[in-house]
Amino acid sequence: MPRTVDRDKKKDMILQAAMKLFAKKGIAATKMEDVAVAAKIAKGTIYEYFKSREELLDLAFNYLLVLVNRLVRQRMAEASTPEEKIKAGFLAYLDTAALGIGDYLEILPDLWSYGVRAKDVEKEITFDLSWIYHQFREQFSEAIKRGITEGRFREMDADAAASLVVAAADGLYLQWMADRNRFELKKWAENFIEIFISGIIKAR
Amino acid sequence: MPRTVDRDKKKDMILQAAMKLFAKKGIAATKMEDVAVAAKIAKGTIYEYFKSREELLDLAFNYLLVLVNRLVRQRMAEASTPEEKIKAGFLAYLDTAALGIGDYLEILPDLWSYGVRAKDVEKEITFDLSWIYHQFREQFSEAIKRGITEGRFREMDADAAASLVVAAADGLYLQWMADRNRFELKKWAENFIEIFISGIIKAR
Amino acid sequence: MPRTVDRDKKKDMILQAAMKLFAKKGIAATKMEDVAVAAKIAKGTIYEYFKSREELLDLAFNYLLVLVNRLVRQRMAEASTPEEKIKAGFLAYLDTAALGIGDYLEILPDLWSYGVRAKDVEKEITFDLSWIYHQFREQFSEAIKRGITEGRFREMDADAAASLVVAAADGLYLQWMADRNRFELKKWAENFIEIFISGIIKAR
Amino acid sequence: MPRTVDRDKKKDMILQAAMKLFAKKGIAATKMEDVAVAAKIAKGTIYEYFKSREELLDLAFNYLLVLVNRLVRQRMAEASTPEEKIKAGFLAYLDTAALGIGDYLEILPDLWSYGVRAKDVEKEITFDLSWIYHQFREQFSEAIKRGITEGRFREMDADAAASLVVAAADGLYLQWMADRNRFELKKWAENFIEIFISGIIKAR
DNA sequence: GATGAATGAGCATTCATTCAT
DNA sequence: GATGAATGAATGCTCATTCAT
Repeated sequence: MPRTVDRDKKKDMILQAAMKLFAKKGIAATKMEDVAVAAKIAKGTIYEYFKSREELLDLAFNYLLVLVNRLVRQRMAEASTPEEKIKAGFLAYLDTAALGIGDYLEILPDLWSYGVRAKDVEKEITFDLSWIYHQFREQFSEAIKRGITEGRFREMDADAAASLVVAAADGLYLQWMADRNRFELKKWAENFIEIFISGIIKAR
Repeated sequence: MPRTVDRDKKKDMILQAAMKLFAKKGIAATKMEDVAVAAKIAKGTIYEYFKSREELLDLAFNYLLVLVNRLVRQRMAEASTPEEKIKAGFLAYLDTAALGIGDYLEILPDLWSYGVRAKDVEKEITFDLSWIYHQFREQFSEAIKRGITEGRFREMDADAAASLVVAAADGLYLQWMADRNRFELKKWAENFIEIFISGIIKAR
Repeated sequence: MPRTVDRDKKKDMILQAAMKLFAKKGIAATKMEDVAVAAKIAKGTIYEYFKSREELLDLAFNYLLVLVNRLVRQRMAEASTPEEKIKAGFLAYLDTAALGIGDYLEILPDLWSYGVRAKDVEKEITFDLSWIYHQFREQFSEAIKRGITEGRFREMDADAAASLVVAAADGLYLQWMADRNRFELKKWAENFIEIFISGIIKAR
Repeated sequence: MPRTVDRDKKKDMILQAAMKLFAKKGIAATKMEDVAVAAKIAKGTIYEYFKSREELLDLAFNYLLVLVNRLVRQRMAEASTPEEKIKAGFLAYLDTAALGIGDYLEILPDLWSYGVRAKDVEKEITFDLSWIYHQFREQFSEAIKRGITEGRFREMDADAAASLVVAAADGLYLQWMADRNRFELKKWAENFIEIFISGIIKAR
């Protein structure tokens, strides 16, 4: 199936070219023509690989989220104690380098905007932000619950605490995007971990 | 004597009609015509009050942020101890009821998307997300610094901690928007406060 | 009838404000609003004095032409010999100072453009460029015919020669408008007279 | 292999369809839609060939002037004596048949109107009426100067005389446009030549 | 008479999508 | 499969005109 492989490779190439533009100019300002130019193909060719602009967006959003999700899962699996799991998951969420999404990051607000509304059943939309956040929360919730069970964390609403981890990650991303110069993502991320763990850990 | 109109009041009315649509359908999908219909005026009339769609957006974004900023400031000023200030500010940030922005909330992702990019000097753009976040952080940073000075909080990077409060608020908003049904904003917000304060407070 | 006088005075004032704008910016670029501002009245007020933009244009064009026509007639009447009549008429045609149309001159091309087409019988258009040129030609034609009869000019098609005088005047105006700096209207106008008269005079 | 089209040919076709409309209805009254219909293409297609309405106008004006200029130059070059050069140039200027611009002629007043104002440096305007008239005058001025040098014409301001030739041509065009029926362009043009040459020639 | 707020038909332009080659 | 010319629905914005006060 070499044909298929080539096709997939090309599709990916277009998608990534598109994502770079989406990130740089925003979705609203990115025209199919721009994507074609960036991908060094003809405008019409995009439609050989994507049914519509809508689908291109949908896939771009999923691309990002799948990457994040996969890395978070993996890093959390590799860690052993609940604290370390949380820390690993959180940092993975923000690890644009490992994710290779440094160039795509600014898509996030558009993704959120899209996700907050996408409910059209008519159009075949795969994208479901509420489900995605549910997933993320569950990951962290599990670790937290384990920490409680093991007596390392104090009693608390694990889901609420988990939502916090995700919230913090998104929120820090946002501030970073708003001002990459002044904002030190890494440092403040670690700061969060420190505070969060201190906040939930059982005072000895 | 010509027809007399309270232009400010009418401008506000249009703006709010527009914001409701922006929130419901997203900015990209909201046409000037839609706004006109919602505001029960003719399309051209919008332009009597707003120079362009761009300005309407700009004002909508500012409207939201000004409200939030004002309430946060006020509530923090009313609180006395650093802990209470932080709590008050954070809850104010999320208090859509007090802010009267329940209907407009979903504009936020578009606002973020816009703010992450808006750097055109040509167009008269007032909107500056980085400055806004700087403001928010400063509010909380001050309270935290005071807490440290007073010996209530442990030593830490106050700015980093402040950015966390803001990040958590935005992030929780986002999850709430993604799934208003399953997500209990209020409860989880209080949960954050509890954890955050526990995390920064000086162990006795 | 002081009321009527006032009305006419105001109408004239608006008309002249309009003409100044027409000249400066061109008819296409001059909005009713601009006229109102220039005339220091409200937009709606224009319509108290002019049925429509169309009428305003029509009157502006006529204003110019009536002035020219009147002055040409008068100056030609005052001159005695055919040569002097021609010279006087031609110079009168170009005498923007005496006409007080220095500021309005640039309307001409728009007037021509309008006149070349205005044939709509539906709209009540007074303006008839072909008739106007007919008039002008007749003035000069008469003088020329007299010159021929008197034996001062050689035999020739007087109408053709007359059309020439008018053509030269318009053409010189045009070149002047195109480049007021480099083009010396007065000097070249006199040059025309000299050549034209030399060209039609009977060799002794 | 994609659809192949001779873009230059098609561009020309659109331009000519547009010019015919500009001539018939005037520039102000000619909408892009009209042009599309006349050219039997879709509205959007125009923009594949012209950046904007502005550019279409600009090119239409240049089209006309380039044709005239070329023919004038050529015919003058072919003539030998100064008298003949002047005559040839003047008649070429008015030879709508040879120029193939009979249908486009009425654009001239709009062209003039545009040219009298176009000074915006912002927009890329190629069109410069003052330069164009300068060119035309120079052509005739040269011939006249030669005639003077050769002793055929009397001493005179050659530039002034040259401007006269151009002025007469434009002016006659104008009267012709105003009333094609009553006005015999050709005949009166020849009449001009006769008078003009008589007026500048050295009495023997 | 005068005002200026309101209107909405009208227009230039854009851009996702189609489809002949 | 690939191309890019062509399409036309859609949209932001303008502006002459109306009309309530």
